[in-house]
Parts: sequence; C-alpha cells; structure tokens
Amino acid sequence: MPETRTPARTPRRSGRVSIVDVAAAAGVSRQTVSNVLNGRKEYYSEDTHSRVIAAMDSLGYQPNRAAQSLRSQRSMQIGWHIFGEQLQAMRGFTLQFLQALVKATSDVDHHLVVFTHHDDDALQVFKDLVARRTVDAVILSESGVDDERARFLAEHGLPFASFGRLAPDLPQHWVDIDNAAGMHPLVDHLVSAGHRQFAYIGAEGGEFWKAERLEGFRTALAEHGLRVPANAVLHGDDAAVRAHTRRLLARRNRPTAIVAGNDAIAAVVVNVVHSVGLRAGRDVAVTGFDGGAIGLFTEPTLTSVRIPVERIARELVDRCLRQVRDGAVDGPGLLVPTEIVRGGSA
Amino acid sequence: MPETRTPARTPRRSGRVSIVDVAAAAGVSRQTVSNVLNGRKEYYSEDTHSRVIAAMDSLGYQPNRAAQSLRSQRSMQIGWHIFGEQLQAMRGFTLQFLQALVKATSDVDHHLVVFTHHDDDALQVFKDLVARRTVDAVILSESGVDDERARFLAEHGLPFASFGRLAPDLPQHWVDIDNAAGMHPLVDHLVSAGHRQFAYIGAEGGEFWKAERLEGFRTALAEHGLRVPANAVLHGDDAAVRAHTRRLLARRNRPTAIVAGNDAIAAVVVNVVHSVGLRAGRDVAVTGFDGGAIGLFTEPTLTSVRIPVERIARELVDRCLRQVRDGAVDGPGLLVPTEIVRGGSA
DNA sequence: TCCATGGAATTGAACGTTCCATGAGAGTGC
DNA sequence: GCACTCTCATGGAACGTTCAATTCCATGGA
Repeated sequence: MPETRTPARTPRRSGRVSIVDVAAAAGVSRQTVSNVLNGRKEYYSEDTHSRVIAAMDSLGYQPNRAAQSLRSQRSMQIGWHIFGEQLQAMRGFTLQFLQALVKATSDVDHHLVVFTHHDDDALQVFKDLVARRTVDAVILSESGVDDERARFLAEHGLPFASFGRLAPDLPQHWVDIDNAAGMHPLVDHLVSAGHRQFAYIGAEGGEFWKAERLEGFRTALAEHGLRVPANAVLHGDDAAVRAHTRRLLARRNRPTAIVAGNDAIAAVVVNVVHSVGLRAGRDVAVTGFDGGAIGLFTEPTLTSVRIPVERIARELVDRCLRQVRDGAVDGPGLLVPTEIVRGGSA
Repeated sequence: MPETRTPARTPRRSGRVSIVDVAAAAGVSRQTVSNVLNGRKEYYSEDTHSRVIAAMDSLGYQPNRAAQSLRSQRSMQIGWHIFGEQLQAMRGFTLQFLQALVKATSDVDHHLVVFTHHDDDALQVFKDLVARRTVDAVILSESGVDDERARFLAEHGLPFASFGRLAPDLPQHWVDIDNAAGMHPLVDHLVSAGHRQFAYIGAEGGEFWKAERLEGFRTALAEHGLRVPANAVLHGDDAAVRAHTRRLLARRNRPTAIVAGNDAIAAVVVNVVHSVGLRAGRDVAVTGFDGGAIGLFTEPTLTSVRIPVERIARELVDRCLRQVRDGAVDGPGLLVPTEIVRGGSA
C-alpha cells in the first residue's frame, strides 16, 4: 500500500486553514510554522522562513486567537475600565482617549475591550477579569491616588496601568500629566497680555488633578508677584458654575481673566459671558484645560492646555505589556508634558 | 519510594481551578459540570445541579474563556467599529452609545471590543476579523445606506448589525431612528409657541439621516401650512455654521426659530446668537437633534430630539446574537421612536 | 574512531473546554 | 422475562496552538 493514511490535504471539517495546513504546504512541521509565526529566529533557517511565509500567504492563514490564547495563557487583549461619569459628563478627551487607546493597542497587535460597572460593586468586574483572564492587563483612567481598583489588581497580580498617580504603597504603574506645570504657560500668557485680576472656577470633587491645577495656577501667579483673592476661587457643578460666573461678572472689580479647571467649565463660562452681553476674549479672557474637541465648539474657540492623549495611551499600553512580558516591573511613574493651545478666548 | 507520581490532587501547574477540579469536588464528571455551566437542564438532575454549583462556588471557579472559545468556536465578544470622525468630531452621543453598548453586551455575557481603522484600507480590519474570528459579530455605527463594511461582512458570513439603514440587497440587520418622524414634535412645539419664520442649518455630507432630518422638518412645517424659504436652508462645517448663523441673524426678516441638524450645530448657533447680543430661547428659538450631553453645556440648555441609545444598543446586540445562534436571520430593520427633550433654547 | 557541540527541525503532550457517542439504571408495557 | 424508552451521566476525542523534550545531522576536536 503506497499510502496508509493521508489526512494531510483534506482541509479538515472546520474549513478554516490552520497551522498544520501551512506546515504541510511548506513541507515542514507544525512547530516550525509556530516558530516562524512567533519570530523565534534561532530555531529556523532563512530558507524555511521564506517557504513558510509563502505558504501562509498563499493559503491566507491567520492564527486562531482562541487557540493561541489557551495555550500561551495570553489573551492579547487589554481592558479599559471607565466610570459611568466619564461618559455621562463631557470629560472632553474621553473620546480622544478611546481612539488613542484603540490605536495604541492595535499597534502592538492587541485588542481593546471596554468595561464599565453597572451595579454597586465596582470591583465585581475586576474579580471576573482576574478569574477568567479575558485580558492580559487593564488600563484605568480617572483613577484616584488611592484607587481601590488598582489596589485590587495589584493584590491579585493582574497587570495594570493607571492614567493618574497612585499611592506610594501601590505599584507605580501610572502615567499622568503635570497639571501644575501645565498651568504655568497659561498664566504667563495671560499676565503678559496684561491681566492682573484673576478668578478660578474648578470642578467639584477631591480628585488630585483638580487640586493640582488650582495649586499650579496659584504658584504660577505667585511667580509674577500676583495672587488670586480667596473669594474668586470657586467650585461646583454645571449650575453652580453658571451662577458663579454671573456673580463674578457682576462685581465692581470684575476679574479680567477667568481660568477654568477644564474645558467643559470654560465652555459654560464663555456661554455665560456672552449671555450677559460681554464678549469672551475681548472683555474677559477665559481659559480651559484639556485641549479637546469642546474648545472648538465655543465661540470663540478656547485657549486651553492640551493633554497629549496619544502619548499617554501609548505609554499606558507599553507599561501594561512590559508587566505581562517581564513580570511585575515597578518602575517610577511618568509625568508627560502638556502644551498650551491658543484659541480666541484668551 | 512512597510516591511514584501523584498529579491527581495537586491543583495543576497553572494554579487556576478548572472544570475537572469542580467535577472532582462535586463527585461528578467533567461533562456534567459543563452541562450545568451551559444550563442544559435535560442532562442533569436537580440534585447534581446544586452539588455542582456549590462546588463551583467554594472553589471560586470561573470558566476559561479561551478554552470555551476554542472548542465552541464562539468568542463571546462583539466588535464595534467606528470611524475616526465619530471620535474627532463631537458626535454627541458617541460616548453615550459606547456606554450603552458596553452595558448591552455585558448583559448578555459578552465583551465589547472596539475597532477603528488607521490606514487607508478601511476593510483591512474586517479581513482580520473574518479570518481570525476574534469576535462573533460586529456592530457598525454611522453606516451609510450602501455601506461597504456591511457588504463585506455579508459576503464573508460574519454576523453584523448596523446603526443606520442598509441597501435593500444587503441583509436587513439594522436599527435606526426615524429622523423624519422625530422632527415633527419639535416643529409642532415651535409652531404652537408662535414661530412662523424658520431656518434650517444642517451638517454637510450626503448621509441619509442628514437628508431625512431636513425632509422631516419640511414635511412637518407643511402640515402647519408653512414652508421654509430656500435661502434659509443651509449646510456646512463649523466655520460655515458660524458664518451662516451670523448672516441669518443680520437679515431684516430674521428667522425666529433656527432648527439645527444636530446638537453640535445647535450649540454653535446658540453661541453665535449670544455673541451678537441676542438671547437664545428669548429672541431666537434654537433646536438641536441628538439629545446628548452637548445640550446640557449650552446656556440655555438645548431643546432637542433624544435618540434612545440604550434601546438601540440593546437591539443591535440582540440582532447580532440572533444571527450567531440561528444563523443568518434576515428580519426587517427596526425603526425606534425618538422623543422630544425640552431645554431652555426653544 | 569516538564523542561532544550545536543548529535545525520534529514529535508528544498539554492548555480547558465542549462535542459526540455511548452506557447504566430505573421505569414501562406486553 | 424481555425489549423499549427515558433520564442522567460518562469518557474519549477534538478545537488549534505552544511548551518541553527529543531527534537528526553535520562539524570538529581529542
């Protein structure tokens, strides 16, 4: 009998082309194809490499993620966890950040899976992630310094990276912007434009970045020998911002420059400025912070501080993968610089 | 030697608890645990069911996605593909839609994977998806009637559902809002408030929904015996919208109501209205369309038409899963109703 | 001649689940 | 008592890949 068994050329039931089909076509073994696929150059010759590549191309082979994932214990997926508030409210750069994350992950041949929590237990999502290993790592954004999500992930050994500084006893896997430093060019610009009377309107809430922006604002002013009166530093939600702004503008010695804690607030301020018959950028300078799309929809457009989302996304993904590859690496956090965006509002 | 080899009770190298551990703990077979897991009630008794559940709980068992996926040929993941423009521009509900999708997918025990394309070849992403089967189905948003993505997916047999109507020769797996119908209550409201002089400012581009909103606007007016003058129907990008609005407001017989094609445009219009010293909602009525977060950031807030994103997301996911389960089911598309949102702008 | 060396490739096993075919045991009908 | 059905349960195989160990073969030194 010339051939006892010839299962080789049948495309197998699933119809999809697998690694063994490629192996057969290239005249090598399964494992060799796998090695080529994973670029383990020390295990194959230049010649076989090209034969395998040719076979893969001609068969239109694509490795099966589930199989790779099962065997290698890697999902090739990165999770992104966001709070509902980030979506509800118009945190200007959330969308840009999403796009940046999709790009950053796909650049390293990974996929981005998005998570939110809906019920009370914010950690439930993470318990599932840890147990089922559906993602190799998690990116947290809008994290507080003492983020319970980060703490949980650290305890359970799931790699993560956080957009926002973390407490010293947590692994320092974070990327953040230097909010305080970002304020300086903004203030410099305003002062050199002749402004001396300032007001600050920030978002309510105790997050680190909120305090830091205000602090940076104060420090920057101080460098010019200026200070902001205590009654001109205000906080609040949407409605409060409107009210604050109206009252500020009604004062006898009304501020000539209103510095907002973020673009969304600045947009509201601009609106209120107009609604009382003044003009932003001419009668009152208004600045934001984010540098996102919101600033383009106001009239005039916002002068703001741009957060380099693409860079941040890349760094976060990079930190995640380093942990996946090398185990827990506890490097220092990273502060990325911001840059000022000139619009018409200041 | 007392022990030659005893791999039995050792939790196996990976350290994770698997289906066989549960089986051992419950005193049943692997397959029975699997059956319980998948709710195949005809294959186990009530008694074994509770024993298995108890064992799973006490061991903290979570099924391994990769293994399930490999064997069952289901990834339990749904992809969402978006164009860069949806992220760059402030398509108001993109974020809300994201949140709704995350919720809708997690409600049916699936995950959401987000895709964009970066290079020229928009279909490259889909070629990968088809070949690697990383997702069971794809959700398209902002789809044109003759969407090439939908056509490609239909050809390659990957289930999909589209937010936006599709050409008749494509599988009718779509959900959409009735833009024309949505305009009617808005116009009714304006007319009953006494408005007779209308203008319309829409986004540029030939998308179906843009034409339909304008058409709905016209029809609704006609029902009141009114019509909009040809020179008061305008289109354009951001800058053009500003210019258009200024010119409209400068006319001797300026419109008393400006109907915008979406919230982003309406926001710009409101801004311009204020910047020329008028007040939206008092001197000029302004309406939007989307009913998203943008409308809350203008002063006054926008009167608009709310798109029921949660409902749409649910329906899209549902359509996807029906295809995955039952094969290609070619039901009719679904038009979901909108509702008017009352803000201060009209 | 013999053995160590090392590059290139191969084979058996394993990852954790579900599919498939089969089996044990109890109940039913004749 | 026997065949039949029905419920519940089982073990082997398979999904497609990578890990770990092994083989093959040419080379070179002792």
